Amino acid sequence: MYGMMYSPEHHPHHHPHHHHHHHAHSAHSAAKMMMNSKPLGSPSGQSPNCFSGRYSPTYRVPDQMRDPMRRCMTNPPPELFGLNDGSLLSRASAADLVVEMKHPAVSCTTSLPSPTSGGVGSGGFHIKTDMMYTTGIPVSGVSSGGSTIGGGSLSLNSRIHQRDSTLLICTRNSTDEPLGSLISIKEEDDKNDEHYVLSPIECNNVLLPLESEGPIPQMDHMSGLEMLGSPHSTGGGSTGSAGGPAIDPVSIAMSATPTPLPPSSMSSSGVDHHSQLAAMGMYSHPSSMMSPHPPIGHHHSHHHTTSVPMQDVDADPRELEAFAERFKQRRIKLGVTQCDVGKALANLKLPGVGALSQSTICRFESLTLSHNNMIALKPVLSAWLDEAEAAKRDPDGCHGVLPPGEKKRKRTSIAAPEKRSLEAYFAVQPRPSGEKIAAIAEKLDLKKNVVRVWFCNQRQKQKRMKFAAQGGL
DNA sequence: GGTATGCAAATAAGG
DNA sequence: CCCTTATTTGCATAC
Repeated sequence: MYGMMYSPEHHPHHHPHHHHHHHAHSAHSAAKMMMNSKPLGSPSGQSPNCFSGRYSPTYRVPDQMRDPMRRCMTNPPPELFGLNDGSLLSRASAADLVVEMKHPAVSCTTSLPSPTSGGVGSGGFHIKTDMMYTTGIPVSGVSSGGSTIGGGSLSLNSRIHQRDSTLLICTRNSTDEPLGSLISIKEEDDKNDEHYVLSPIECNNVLLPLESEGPIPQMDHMSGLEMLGSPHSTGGGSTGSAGGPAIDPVSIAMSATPTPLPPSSMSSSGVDHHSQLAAMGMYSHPSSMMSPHPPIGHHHSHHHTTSVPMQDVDADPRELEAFAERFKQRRIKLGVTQCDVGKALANLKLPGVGALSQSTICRFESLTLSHNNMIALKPVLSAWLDEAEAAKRDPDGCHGVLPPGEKKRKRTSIAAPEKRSLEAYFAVQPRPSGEKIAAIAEKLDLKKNVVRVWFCNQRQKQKRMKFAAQGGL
């Protein structure tokens, strides 16, 4: 699974130049994409391992993938628990804590204790296949029998209230965030929805996304260090995004053109399209990337009668592919960067739609997202594009007036030392109680929810690894 | 300085 | 509320 994304450029055969991109270690993509299977979407589930098809330029075979199993998993976490490294230290601390909590420290051992998982999930781990968009081939078949699914979830919608806090531990990120964001805000733990604070909008027609959001005084309390984030303010300036034009498409808010359907639709959409096209993987014209290929004829309307409720057109892989390409071209023509687009999405104020990172926009353009995800994002990006072009053409309109909407999801970066400690704790006790988690959180100066989620994710990772190990060989 | 990616947080959903 | 499974999406960083 993983693989498939296709990238625009890869040339089928020869690489003209040797780019051997990555250096060695990048493990490569197996990552996320791999596993997803999509519940409904057409994306097929092809299970077959890799596909033969296109790889991204960077393609390399990951080692991981070789196993059948693995492919399903997300990435193989390379280092497991890094026991090695600091483990001694960490261990020590872990031990302390453990003691405190209850058990005498055990020997931690290096290997992961097998989870006692027993109970839990052991059921199964289904692996599903994944599907990223991949050009090719989405097949309908498999749906995953898995669990959930159903809803598909598009996160787009759902995220409406959810946001919680997060703090940035050490990050310094630079690129995307405007700065205001750094903060984390939020009070305590979990849940609550606080919305992130939004910056006051400044100008209306401003072109840029919220760039300079001011520092919002809001952060309630962060305990301590939470924000070390870097301010890096960009100078407030407008950052110019693109060079220039005065108008900027970015930041447009929605005025008219409600094109979009709220994500709601997505949910359903996943289901149907099993498209016929699915099977064709052929269209990837690597070479033709640039040319907007005409919509390849098909347009099969939606008459699928019974099934297929809505827009299956959108679900059509070819349509998506064409849209992504068109989107990219027009974005460039507008002189807007991926980062700008992501930030500007919040200004659209579509319900449930907040800003997105440059990464996501990039992936959308390169079709490196799951099919369902592509479908979910398409209307949003389409709405932005319409607005942006409308604004460009008619600067006077009331574009851009609205205040920015939701903020994008923030991701905490756990620093290496903290990570090592967590790994050490995990080795001792993979499933700590709420209290233990709280204790660990306090000790590491992380939010409890962050720690809890870390353990959950670690368990998932461990399970994958285990599975891979076993299956793989 | 924009873009592509690895890795993994955060979320969605059903228990 | 927390867990698990599946998936989305962002930080960081390599091109």
